[in-house]
Amino acid sequence: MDVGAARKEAIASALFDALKNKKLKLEKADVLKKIQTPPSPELGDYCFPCFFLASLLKEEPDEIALELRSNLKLPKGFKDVQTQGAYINFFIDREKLVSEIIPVILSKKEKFGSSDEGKNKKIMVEFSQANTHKAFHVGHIRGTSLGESLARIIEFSGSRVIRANYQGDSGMHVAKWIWCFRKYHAREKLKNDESWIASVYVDAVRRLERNKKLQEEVNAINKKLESGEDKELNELWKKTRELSLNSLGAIYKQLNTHFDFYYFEKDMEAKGKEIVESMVKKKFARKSEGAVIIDLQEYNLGIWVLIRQDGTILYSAKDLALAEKKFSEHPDLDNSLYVIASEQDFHFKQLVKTLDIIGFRQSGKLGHISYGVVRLPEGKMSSRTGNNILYSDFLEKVVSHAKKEIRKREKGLSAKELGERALKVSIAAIKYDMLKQDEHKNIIFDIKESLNFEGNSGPYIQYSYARARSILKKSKKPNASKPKVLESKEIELIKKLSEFPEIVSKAYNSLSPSYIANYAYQLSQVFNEFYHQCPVIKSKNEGFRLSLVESFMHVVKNSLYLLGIDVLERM
RNA sequence: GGGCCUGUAGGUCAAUGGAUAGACUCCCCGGCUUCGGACCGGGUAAUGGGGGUUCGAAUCCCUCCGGGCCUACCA
Repeated sequence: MDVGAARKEAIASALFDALKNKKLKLEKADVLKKIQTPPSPELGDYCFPCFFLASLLKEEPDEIALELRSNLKLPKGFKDVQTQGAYINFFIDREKLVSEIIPVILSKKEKFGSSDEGKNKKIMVEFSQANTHKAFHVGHIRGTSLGESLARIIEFSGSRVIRANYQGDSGMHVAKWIWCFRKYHAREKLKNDESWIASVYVDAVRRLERNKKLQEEVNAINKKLESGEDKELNELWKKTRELSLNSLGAIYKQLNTHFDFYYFEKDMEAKGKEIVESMVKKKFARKSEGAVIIDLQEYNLGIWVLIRQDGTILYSAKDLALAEKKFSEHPDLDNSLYVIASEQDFHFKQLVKTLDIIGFRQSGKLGHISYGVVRLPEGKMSSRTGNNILYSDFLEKVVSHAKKEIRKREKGLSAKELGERALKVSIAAIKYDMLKQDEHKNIIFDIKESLNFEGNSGPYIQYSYARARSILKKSKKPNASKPKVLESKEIELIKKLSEFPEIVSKAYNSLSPSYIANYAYQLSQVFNEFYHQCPVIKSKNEGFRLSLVESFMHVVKNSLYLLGIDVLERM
C-alpha cells in the first residue's frame, strides 16, 4: 500500500473506532469513502465531513464533529486533528511525511508509482487500427496515443500487456482507391507519399459522389480483390498496401509506439465468411434483401449486416473472426480491450451481443475504450472528404516551430541534435494535447494552440524536468537530512509527489490517462513555484532541496513515461 | 423518430455529492546582480433554462434548449 492510501486507512480506522459505541450500521469502507482532501492546505491535509451522520444520530453535524474528535485517537502519521464546523480536519506529521516519501522515491526511481494491482493478468490492448490507402490524420493520433498510454499504465500496474494493431488493408475503401488510381491516375507513379495516397482516396470519394453509378465499377473491383482472381489487381494491391504500411510504420516509430501483434483485415475474410455460414446454418443469421444479417432488434441493437448483397464481406463479420482469432492465439487472455472512437459504440455493442448469441464464451472479456472524435472548428475530420489535417503536415509544422524555439535558446547545435530535440518536444506537445482531456469528450483541435508550448502543454512539463536536471548537474549529492522548518512550497511539492501512486491507480482503474496528464501538469506547476520560492544551490538546505529536485525528476519522468512521452535532458 | 455522448470565464479544459468552482490561453499590470523567462506573481471573467432528490448539486433524476456521433450493405 502506498503512503496516501495507508494514511486514509489510518484515519478510517480511528474514526471507525470512535464511532463504535454509537452502534451504527456502518462499515469501515463507508467511512473510508468519505475521507477527502480539504480545499486549502491551511484547513488540513485530509478531512471527514460529518453531515451524513446527522440524520443517523439525530444530532447537529457540528456537535457530532466535536464529539467525534474528542473520542478520536490520533491516527498514525498525523500530528493534529481539528474541527471546522461539521468537518474534522487531519494534519499530517510533515516531518514524518518527508522521511516516508522522499527516500522511497529516491530508491524506487523509475518504479515509483508502479504496483501489482493487475498482477497475473494478461491484457490485450488493440489500438490505432489505421487503414491503408487512406490518410493518417490528426484524429488518428488520439487513438494511437491513448492506446500506447493505456498499455503503459496497465503494465505499470503489474499486468502483462499485448499491444495489437488491426490494420484495414481490405474493404470498400481499398477498392475505391484502386479503382480511382487505375481509372484516373494510372499515369502517375506509385509514390511513398502519404499525402498523395490520401489525395487519391479523396478524389475517389468526390467522383463517386458526383456520379453514383460509378459505384458499380468499384463494387466489381471489390469483388475481384476479395476473390483474388485478378492477378494484376492483386499485384497493385500488394504494392500499394506495402507503401501505406511503410509510411504507417514510420509514424508509429515517431510516435514512440510499437505493436507485438499485427492483425490484418484481409486475413479475416475467409474465417469471417465461415463464421457467417455457420450462423446461417444455425439460424442465428439469415438472408434479407439479398444481404446476410443478424436481427438484434429484440436487444434494441437493430439489424447488423454481415455480408453484402453481392456476397462480399463487411467489417462486422471480419470483427467476429478477429475476436475468435485473438482468443485462439491467446487462450489465456483475461481481457481484450479495443481502443476505438465513439462513432463505433453501437457497432461494438452489436459485435459483443452477436458473439454472445453464437456462443463465444469469451465475449465478456471484450472491453471497449471509447474516445471522442477530433474535430476542426469547422467540423469533423474525415479521411473520406479530405476535411482534415494530415499527420505529416501537422508534425512538420510543429517540428519547425520547435526548432525555432530551441534555436532562440541555444546556438550552435548540430542539425542532428536539433532535429532530435525538436521531434521530442513536438511529440510531447501533440500527445499531451490528445491525452490531457477526458477521453469521452470531443477534442476541438486548434493548430494555433498546439503550437503554443507555454502553460498547460507537454513542453512545459518537459521544461520543468530539464530545469530540475540542470540544477542537479551543477550541484553535489542530495541528502534527505531535513531542515527544522519547511517552506510552504516545499510542503506542497512533497505532498504532490506523494499523490502519484494514487493517481496511477485511479488512471488504471478507470483506464483514463487524463488523470496522469493533469497530475503531471499540476506537479510541474508546484515544482516551478518551489523553484522560484526556494533557491537550491548554495542555500542552507541545499542537500535537502536537492533531494526534492531529484524526487521531482523521477516522478515527472514516470508520469510522462505513462503518457508515452520522452523527457529531454536539455531543451 | 430512436439510442449513446456532451453543454463550466471571450476561447480551450479541470473539479472522488462537500468548505471560497480551479487552470491554461487572450487582454491588462508586475518580476532576472540568484539554480534555464518554454518560468513566476497580480487583475478582469463562468456552471445553457426550468423543476426535483439531498443537510449539501457543475456533479444524481425529470424536462426543455443547443452541439456531436450512430441508427441495413464505409471502417
